[in-house]
Amino acid sequence: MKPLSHPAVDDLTVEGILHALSDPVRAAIFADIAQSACAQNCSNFLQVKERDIPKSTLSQHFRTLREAGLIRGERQGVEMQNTSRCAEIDRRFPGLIPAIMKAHQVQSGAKRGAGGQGRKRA
Amino acid sequence: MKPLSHPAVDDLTVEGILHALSDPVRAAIFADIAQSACAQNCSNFLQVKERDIPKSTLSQHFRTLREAGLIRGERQGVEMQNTSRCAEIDRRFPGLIPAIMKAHQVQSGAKRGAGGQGRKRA
DNA sequence: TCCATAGTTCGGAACTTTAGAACTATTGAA
DNA sequence: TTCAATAGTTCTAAAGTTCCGAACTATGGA
Repeated sequence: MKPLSHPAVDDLTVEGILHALSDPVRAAIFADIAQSACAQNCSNFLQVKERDIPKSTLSQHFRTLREAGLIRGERQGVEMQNTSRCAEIDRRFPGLIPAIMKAHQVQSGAKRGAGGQGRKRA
Repeated sequence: MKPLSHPAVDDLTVEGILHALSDPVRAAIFADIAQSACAQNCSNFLQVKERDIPKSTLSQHFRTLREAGLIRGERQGVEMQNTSRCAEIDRRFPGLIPAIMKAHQVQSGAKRGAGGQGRKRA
């Protein structure tokens, strides 16, 4: 099989990272991978944020995240295990990923009203 | 004349901000506006980073930055004065803009050799 | 071997971006 | 007031990107 190339940390670009995280589906996927202790496979995300994402689209999103250097994907048997590259990125662009993740949290927190855990209404 | 609408700070989205800054031309324009004490007009950017940008394209880039809430544009006579909305944004998404600007500096600093001080000359 | 599962690639439709041409708004001079 | 110049916007078509169903590839198990 093809061994799934990942860019070196010195080749990462801010544009690539921002572009990858400027899509809400990718941002949600990345947040989930970054926050979970163990690796995540793609199929765990077929319903991201109450939407059904076709798997060809998901595959493209994972590719975008990989090519931006945000995640590392490794095949384990029939599935792909994805882990975040936060620590590496943070060495090159200190504080960038945490600031973006925190902003996404502020935004989703603000949307569902302080205190309550209401459903998002588009 | 049309008074050029700007989104309220509470309506800004992280996606919009990241998308706006994921284009190198817009990132350069925004960095220049954010770093300069006085307002900047569009024509100052007809050559951004050694490239000649057609003015219709520039106008679209300014519109994207305005609609993402990153800059405020106000007509002063025949030209448009642009100022950054960093302070406002920082109240809603603390640290986001500084982290992105710093990452852009790391990237351009790394590109031109470790000694430099990040800002492109010329 | 064949089948099921997980993910990728292909290709066309839908959407976005780019940039030249035409346009609008403002200023200043005649 | 009219004309010309300057600054920026809007129009529109071509180029580029993204989305998603269908077909495909890779792995593991019966």
